Amino acid sequence: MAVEATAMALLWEQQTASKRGPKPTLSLDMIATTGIEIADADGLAALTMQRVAERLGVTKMALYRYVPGKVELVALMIDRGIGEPPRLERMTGGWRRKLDTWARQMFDRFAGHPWALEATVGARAIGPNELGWLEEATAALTGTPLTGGEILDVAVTLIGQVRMIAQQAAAMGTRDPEQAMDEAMNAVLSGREDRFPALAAVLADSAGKNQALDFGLRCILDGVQLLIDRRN
Amino acid sequence: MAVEATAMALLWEQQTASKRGPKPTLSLDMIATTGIEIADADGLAALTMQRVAERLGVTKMALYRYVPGKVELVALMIDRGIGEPPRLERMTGGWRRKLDTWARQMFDRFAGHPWALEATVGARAIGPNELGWLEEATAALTGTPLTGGEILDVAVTLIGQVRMIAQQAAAMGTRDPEQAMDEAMNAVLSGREDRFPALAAVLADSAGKNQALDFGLRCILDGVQLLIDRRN
DNA sequence: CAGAACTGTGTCTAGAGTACACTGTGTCTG
DNA sequence: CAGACACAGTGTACTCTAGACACAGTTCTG
Repeated sequence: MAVEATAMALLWEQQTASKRGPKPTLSLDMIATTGIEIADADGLAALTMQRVAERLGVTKMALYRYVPGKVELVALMIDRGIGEPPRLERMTGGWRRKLDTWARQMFDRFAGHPWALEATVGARAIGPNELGWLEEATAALTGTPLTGGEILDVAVTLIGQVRMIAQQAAAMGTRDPEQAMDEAMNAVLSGREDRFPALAAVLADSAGKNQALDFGLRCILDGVQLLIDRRN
Repeated sequence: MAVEATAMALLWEQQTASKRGPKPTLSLDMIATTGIEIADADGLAALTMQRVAERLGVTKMALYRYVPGKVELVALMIDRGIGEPPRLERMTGGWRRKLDTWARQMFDRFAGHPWALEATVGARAIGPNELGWLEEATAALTGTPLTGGEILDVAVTLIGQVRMIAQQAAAMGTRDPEQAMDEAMNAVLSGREDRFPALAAVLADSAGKNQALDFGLRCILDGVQLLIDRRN
């Protein structure tokens, strides 16, 4: 919890401008943005304090005046990278349409910042934007006969689906991820069809179309709808 | 793809015993098992070649005779850690019961080896056990009116749900993960209820019971069932 | 005994983070 | 109002950890 505490402070607390001393040449925003640029371009492994500093025209030690360490920098990058949630209350349509939009927008964010997937496993600090996303989803489901716990569970399930598909897409390079996935599995399977017969048959039948996100969302939302309808 | 290729060879190809030279003191299995023990106990960050070697009573360079590098070691650990899939064909009941069991068993594996979640984001090599899990799921759905692509999508969606809940559980320490999650969110929210009103209300109403896995699985499988019933 | 296969020692490199000196800037005091 | 001073920002030099390579030494079998 120790590291998360410092990250929480950075994410949530307003930065107070210091009075005395030289003017800062950098800002948290500049540093986070630069970090995001690097991670977008070359992945999280390529994100080093050195490289962030270089791009900003300073030495890495300058960064430690703004950010306690790399973990906190990444936490900042995540919250800024995911960005503000969509404003669903302005949307027409019921909870289903809203959640569908919500999930697809989240997918787009993850697709734009694939490193955010790696960076968001395990214990970590939650930022305001991230909590904002959750707020939007819960707001969309408020008023339905679902309990509070169930509302959260729906949101979590949707996040799971979005993350999973985004992960596959990221692993397979950007274009035609499912096609690539099929090909990769076919490559492994060739010569071993007897060991994985059902999988081989299914792959032969697979169209390789990019429908996984749609399909999963539909299943989940159908399931939620069924529950809501039953309660009404 | 370069690293994955060497990992694939290690995962799939039979190791040929060498004739000449001293007897190897170690084996791939011993090394992978030791790695799993360390990661289980202290997390993936604590997994160093040094530490694996120490526990085996050798220097780290000895390991490089068996494993090309750390990436490949982790790939081995994943496949061994996830282990063999459950044998669903022996089960009574239809596809739904089978998939439910499949998902819950997968959850148990991830719960036992939380580091496997971190280690399975991004491009990586797929091992025989992992493919075996996919085989079981597809076999369970073969015979339903779903297309090949849809069958794979169902499996992927389930994996997403399992991973998501396992991730939350891992992040929150083992016992009562959802309770802990609620508490953590409440802590962040306190004093900011005006900014996240729906979330605050929902949290106040949340029972904190560990039902997220059940709930999500039910939604997903309900959705799949709806689709199957419609086609019949 | 020759050659191949294991293992250990020493070394290199990258990257996170610390210690500390130096420099600039506002505030406080005589 | 001028100078001292405290404090903030930045840079240089260093430590520490960890993965990986080179190569010497050792062991075993054909």
